[in-house]
Amino acid sequence: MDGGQIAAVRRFNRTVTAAAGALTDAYLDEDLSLGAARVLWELARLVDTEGGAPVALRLVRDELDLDPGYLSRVVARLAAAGLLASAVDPTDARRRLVAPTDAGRARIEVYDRRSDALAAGRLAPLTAGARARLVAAMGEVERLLAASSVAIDEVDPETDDAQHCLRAYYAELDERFDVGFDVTASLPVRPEEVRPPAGVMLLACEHGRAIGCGSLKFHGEAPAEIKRLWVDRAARGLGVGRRLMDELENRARAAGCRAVRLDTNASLVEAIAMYRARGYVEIPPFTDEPYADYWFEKRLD
Amino acid sequence: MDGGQIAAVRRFNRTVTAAAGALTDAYLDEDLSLGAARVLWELARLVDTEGGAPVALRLVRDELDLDPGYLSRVVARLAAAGLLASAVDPTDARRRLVAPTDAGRARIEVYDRRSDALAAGRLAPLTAGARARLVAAMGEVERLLAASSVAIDEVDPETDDAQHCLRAYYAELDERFDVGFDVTASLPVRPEEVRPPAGVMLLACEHGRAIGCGSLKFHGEAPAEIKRLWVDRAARGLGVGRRLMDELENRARAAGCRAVRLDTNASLVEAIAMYRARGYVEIPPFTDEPYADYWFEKRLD
DNA sequence: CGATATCTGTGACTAAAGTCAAAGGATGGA
DNA sequence: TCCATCCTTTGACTTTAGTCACAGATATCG
Repeated sequence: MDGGQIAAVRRFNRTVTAAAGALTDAYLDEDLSLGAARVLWELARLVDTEGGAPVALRLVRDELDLDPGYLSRVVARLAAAGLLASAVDPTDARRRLVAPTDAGRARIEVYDRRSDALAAGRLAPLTAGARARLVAAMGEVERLLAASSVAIDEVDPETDDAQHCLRAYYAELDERFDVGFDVTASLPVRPEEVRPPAGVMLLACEHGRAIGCGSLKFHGEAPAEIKRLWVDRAARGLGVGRRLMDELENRARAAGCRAVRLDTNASLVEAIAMYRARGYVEIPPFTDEPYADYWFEKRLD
Repeated sequence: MDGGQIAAVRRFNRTVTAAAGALTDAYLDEDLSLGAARVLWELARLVDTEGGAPVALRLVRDELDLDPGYLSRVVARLAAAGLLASAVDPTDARRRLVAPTDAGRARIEVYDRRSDALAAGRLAPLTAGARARLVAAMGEVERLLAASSVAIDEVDPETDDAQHCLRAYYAELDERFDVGFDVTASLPVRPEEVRPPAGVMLLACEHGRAIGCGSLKFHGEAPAEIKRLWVDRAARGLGVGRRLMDELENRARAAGCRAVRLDTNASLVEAIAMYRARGYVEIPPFTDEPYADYWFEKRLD
């Protein structure tokens, strides 16, 4: 990467933080500090993502990464102002459940209206065309920034995150294949087959959320086999699949494999295009996978 | 503008401030607080823009909008650490001149290297194509954000900013016209002609820097005349010209004019395209302007 | 059951960031 | 020359944000 790009990122950061800094003003409050207002706002967001039920204070602490003593006091202040209600968790009396009250919701409304006004003020001077271009460019920056914060790590195939990805993968196959997809009819991949030393499973995570996976089964000197490659629909087109493939191939190469193989279904057209673009070539069937239509191999020079 | 756009701007602000927040880490310093580090950095920037000579502390205060007491202490701390040198201004003993020392410059180098590393870390996980798209989108956001912070205000034609724009305008004409441009050969526009009540002059400013101008000469009931419309090259394509024209036409309409007129040179193709797009139609010459090739009029319904 | 770990709350701090008022020296205009 | 104004410094605060250690209640594991 060249220095011009680095300079561009830095210039962008400077401009945009200055512009977005004004956003802080939206959270100014007569009787609440900025920190308290932020906790209230984030709490409401957490409660909403959890379906509206009160959330454990512990979750808030983890999410915002705050000191327990500090958070305890902030919560006490919010409760005293009547903006937040808390109660002991009936399933675990050590925990405390918190949720914003109606008054708290009303306060958040105020912040939101002010934030909207600031955003609208940003857009107002622009012509409709420029406005559309700005919003589009912002979306692009956001998507790519999200992509750049995706980390790829080795994981045990029996962890919750890994299982979540596999379930999502099966669900998508079931939806896309004309005949549906039944895991039990497919060739099984047992956890121990994709766990060292027999294999490896990789997870792509964005801010701790698993959004993709891929695994590798070693066959000694013979070509290693790539299995269960999947990327969340919302994260496609950002190179996550490519990065997973890169890393899987690297692992195979490091393990001394001369080639990697995989099988795939004809309806997975984007995946097939990616395999071909990466140098995979079609070979005769090497598995009895009932859902497979194509078999590919790539030599790892 | 629709709510989706506002929501997009807000989402963008949230994402990007979080991402850029990490940038703060670049300014962490063993023996300097964040605020002090920032003052040092901004001071160096100011000194550089002023051509390397020490700048008045007063200027720093205005630029960063700090409390005099606070700044005084920060500067004292920086001076004690040997990062900044200060001296009484020989031309005005109330003022103090400050500049970073070599040690201060070295410290800033450290911040810059860390900032670069953070920016590079942002880009590293992306493929070359995604990287280029990100940098391009960041540039677009920056440009449009800059455009949205352009303010258009009425100004006296004899202020420095107005004169600066006119000089830049003449210089550009001289460069673009085949025969060059000589102000004294052109029809004069005296200040009082574009100052109320005879006329009006508008200035487009971005963060206090003048980047465009335009003026209007009233002729009673007869069509008003638009003169000296100019936008800085770096700010073109952002709708600044369009906004200046909008405002000039509004002023003419408010003054009871039924139409506006202007003359222009054949080499100013973008301007001519804009006039046509805005509904200006060619009319017979109504001035003796030697540099004019086209005369346009627009009816203000 | 007991040991150990977990979650929250309390007390006691600290550093940073900033505000306000007043003072002292310097300047510029009447 | 005098007076109002300007720039900087100093002292005396305040608020915010956060840290650290520990206590008390509760849960979990062996």
